Amino acid sequence: MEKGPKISDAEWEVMKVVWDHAPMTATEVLELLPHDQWKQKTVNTFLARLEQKGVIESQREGRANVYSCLLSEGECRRTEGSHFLSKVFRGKVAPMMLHFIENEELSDEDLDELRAILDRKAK
Amino acid sequence: MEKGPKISDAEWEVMKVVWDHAPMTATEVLELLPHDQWKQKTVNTFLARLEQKGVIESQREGRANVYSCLLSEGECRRTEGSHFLSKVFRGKVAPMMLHFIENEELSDEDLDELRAILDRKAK
DNA sequence: GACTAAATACTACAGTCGTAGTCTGTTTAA
DNA sequence: TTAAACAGACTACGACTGTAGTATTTAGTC
Repeated sequence: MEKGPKISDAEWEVMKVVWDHAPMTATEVLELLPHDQWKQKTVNTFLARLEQKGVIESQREGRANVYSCLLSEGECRRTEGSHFLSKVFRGKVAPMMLHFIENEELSDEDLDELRAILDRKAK
Repeated sequence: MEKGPKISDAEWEVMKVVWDHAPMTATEVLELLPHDQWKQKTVNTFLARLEQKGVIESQREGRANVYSCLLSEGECRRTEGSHFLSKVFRGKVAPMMLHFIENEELSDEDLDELRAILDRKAK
């Protein structure tokens, strides 16, 4: 089980854009983030740090760096998810699931979908 | 919806002990943590920070501080859980649940329990 | 009361995070 | 060809984290 790198809160926001649209430049990343909240230099810093961490890589194309993913969103979710599970719910899955069912808004469709998944799983 | 304070990874480890055994002293907290991994001074620092953050409070008793909780584990789980959900799963509950069902070990009893909860919820 | 042992209070310090600014080199417009 | 613009590289800096060390206060002990 290869431990992935730690991705901070703000880095996750940047990565969501990159995962959805890579390969892309730093300028394009900024355009797809909430405009009044991010500055170009800040985005650049995060992209550089994410490259250091091995989450993305860059290739020079003309005057700009073009970034691509090295780790998928799913891989990062696995790392982050199991960390969260052990930290906040002491590694116990069922209580965690119960917590979310009780505390977050779940539509009837969500509930149906989950039941279907559980049924398939139980078989 | 009052946003709770940020509790760091190591602080969560300390809080698990406090939630399970408070009211208690710093010395008692150390005794209930993995011995070779924690130093008394480190534990003291975290307790002080947690008090600053308003997660616990202390009363002097003799020469020791006795700590009690101000925020419950459940309250902190709610804060941390919704933060995690929006950060890692873009606020979408069903995909998150699916992720854990697919990626974490769930016993047959866990599955049964979850199904029962969903049924009650769906009513 | 003076000293010791225990516990707290205060201080430290390097690494990460959020948030950019400055310096440099390259592309393009005049 | 010269200067303006833009993109990247390097630097900054205070807050938060993990991990303690040092200084000080306090409770018993002789």
